Amino acid sequence: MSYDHKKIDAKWQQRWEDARIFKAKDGSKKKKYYVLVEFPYPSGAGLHVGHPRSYTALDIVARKKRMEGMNVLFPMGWDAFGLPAEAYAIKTGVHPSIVTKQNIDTFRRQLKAIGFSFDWSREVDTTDPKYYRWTQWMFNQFFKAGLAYKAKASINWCPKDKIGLANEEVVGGACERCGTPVEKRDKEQWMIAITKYADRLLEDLNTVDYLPKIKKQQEDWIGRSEGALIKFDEIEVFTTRPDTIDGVTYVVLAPEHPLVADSTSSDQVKAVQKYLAETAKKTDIERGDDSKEKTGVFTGSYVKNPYNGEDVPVWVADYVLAGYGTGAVMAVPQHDERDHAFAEKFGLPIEDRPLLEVDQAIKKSKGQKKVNYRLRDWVFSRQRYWGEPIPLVHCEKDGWVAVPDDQLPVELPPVEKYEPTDNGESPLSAIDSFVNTTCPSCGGPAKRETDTMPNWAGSSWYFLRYIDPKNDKEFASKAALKYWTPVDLYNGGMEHTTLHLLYSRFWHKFLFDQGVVPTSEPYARRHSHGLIMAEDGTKMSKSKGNVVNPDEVVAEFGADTLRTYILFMGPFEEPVPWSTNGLIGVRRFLDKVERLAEKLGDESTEVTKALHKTIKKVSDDIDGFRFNTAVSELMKFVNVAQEAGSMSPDSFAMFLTILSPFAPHLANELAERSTKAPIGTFMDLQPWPSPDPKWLIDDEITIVIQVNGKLRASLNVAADISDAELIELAKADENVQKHLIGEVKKEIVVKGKLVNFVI
RNA sequence: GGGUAGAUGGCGGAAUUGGUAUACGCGCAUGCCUUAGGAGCAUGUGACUUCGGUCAUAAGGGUUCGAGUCCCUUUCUACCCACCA
Repeated sequence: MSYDHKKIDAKWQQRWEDARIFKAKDGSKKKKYYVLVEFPYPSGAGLHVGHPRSYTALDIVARKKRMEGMNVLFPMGWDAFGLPAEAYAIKTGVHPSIVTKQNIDTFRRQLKAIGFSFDWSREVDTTDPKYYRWTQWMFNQFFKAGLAYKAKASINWCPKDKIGLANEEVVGGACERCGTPVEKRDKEQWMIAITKYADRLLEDLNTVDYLPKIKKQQEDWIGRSEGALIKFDEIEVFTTRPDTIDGVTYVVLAPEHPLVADSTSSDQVKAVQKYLAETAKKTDIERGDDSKEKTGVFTGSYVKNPYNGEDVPVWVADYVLAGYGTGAVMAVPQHDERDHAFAEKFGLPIEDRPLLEVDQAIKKSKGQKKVNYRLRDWVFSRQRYWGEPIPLVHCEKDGWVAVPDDQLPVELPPVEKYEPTDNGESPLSAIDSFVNTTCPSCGGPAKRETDTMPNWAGSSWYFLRYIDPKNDKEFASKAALKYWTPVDLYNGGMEHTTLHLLYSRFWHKFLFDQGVVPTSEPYARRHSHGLIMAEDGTKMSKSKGNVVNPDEVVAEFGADTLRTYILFMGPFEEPVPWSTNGLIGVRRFLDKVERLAEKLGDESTEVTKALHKTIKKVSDDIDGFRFNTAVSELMKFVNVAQEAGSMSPDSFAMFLTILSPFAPHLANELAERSTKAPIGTFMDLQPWPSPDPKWLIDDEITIVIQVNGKLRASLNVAADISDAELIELAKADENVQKHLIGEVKKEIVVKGKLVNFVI
């Protein structure tokens, strides 16, 4: 290991900061480019080696775009509300804001040590009252528009965290955070009507450039299906297969369906009640377990099939979901596997009726066409302390009233205990001075809402605040929004596709409808990165003690080695195992570059050609997110230059320019040291080079000669050789001749590539 | 159970339109050098081989002059969704 990375890293990080070269300019005439990475939750564990994967990749894009002459906004901030800080507060009594501040300081120091070109002057923190003032303001816009409503909802309740969860936060029937099986519980919750935007969230995917798998996942999550609503007497069902209605042999209600009691005949009351009690005890995991046998109970009543007038029995079964469609289905055992399994178990008839024509079946059944979505409304309440207070007041006379704009933010009051109360209410409910207030509308006594927002709230719009972070009149000025939105490139984890990414698209569309943002989509292009695994291929986790700390890597090998290795290790979108040996290999490469700087002088055509090819490939690869092959291309060039013995100072300067986004500290240092090379103060202020086309053309090329598709020779020939000449040359080759036994049936020539003789 | 993406040397991976499979890096081997280092340099490194070649991209089949790449069947892995009517 030769170069002194500690000295060089610190020197250039200081210079960048002093010269403020990464500051995005407001009101610039230049074309803008907004590069965004998902801002981290500043956990107590510090930065994980997985964080820099996303940041490094987009740092490279940001640096390249700057060098291409664009006004780049590449900001960073903190998504700092959340359970871990609160859990720590419960344990230690230390206010979450204190821990959060310490964690943010650690994260900032760690990120700076890796040399990212963030514009630190625009840092935002979702827990800062100056920030969440606007989160609350936006919530009030939802409320005033009638999209935020309070509803008694059967919610997912985590008995360990004592917190209600959105459907989206339940993973496999268990709490996403702690893995505890989720129970059902009825609770008054603030909901936001994201389902009203389902169609637009779906359709507008056509207007954005997301990775196909991201689009697909959002489409499936929104889950549009076309079908019909049909009434079997008073029971309305949703079906996607109205053409099968002639084969209906029974109707099923979800256990939570409001008509269950009315449909139950007196002799079946006991059986039905017993069944309802059993299902209420089941967790979602048990109910959702496909391998278990279906259960259900007959209500004792019958309804009429509106198509053919037949009486069919009404059953209650938990394989029907209360939250989807109408919570009731018409069962067609002949055409549906689940219905078939249920019918077989309970001895219900499986009729054999022909399929109908869809429109006629709906018409004759007096049904109506209906589009249904899988997406549910967003449960927005949390009974927690460390979140934005929902800025509403309840007045006995006027009902729910929004806190006026000039009284925002509603700040979190100090509390003594951070635990949710035993009845599941937020700890804020125990603070009388917070709860008791006056009604903004009538001035009479009123009580504040004590629920707080989920941490998806602050992250739904943070990219707008970066645009104008110090504004205290608006969340961002109209002019600044017009210039900077939409985000041109956004990268984040696949796990946020149906959470944060969907929420923030919805949130943004709502703001667009309110006329306060200029675009209907927040992000023009979205990419995602794969997880970095431990060396043994398992997930890195604190409990296994296999987490790689970027601080240690930077201290031992330097920031440039970490950055370059993280991109070299594998395709950006795929999960890759960490390898310390791979890291050492990258460090060797950077050391080679340093040695190259000492051997500037004459240059062979071979080196010039290689350089221009490298410029082309590296440029294309960065644009296409193929960072791993970009690094290998840089390595190949260094091998060529090293073998040649020397290269010209001009060429070396060009090479350093394209190396600089990957290894900015070393590239800047070597540029400064090689005084012969014509480079100014900062690499980032240099123009990105374009390859000279004349060096990209080869005048001699290698042609592969095959006989019956098998490689027999390879010839170096002039690039402009004619087919006839080439065939003649090929046939003259000794080894080819040996295999050309018998009649040549066909001669295939692929220009610039190969000749194949078929015999 | 469904969807999506995959399966290439000892390892991470490359192969842009169907056209030299294994680039680049790691590891390993031999040698050189040496202010003995996680150094540097050189050479080699898919398997088998009678040294002519032959066989190799999860397994099997197909299309083609030619298949890692396209098609079919099967197996396995990862992620996401999981009774969505």
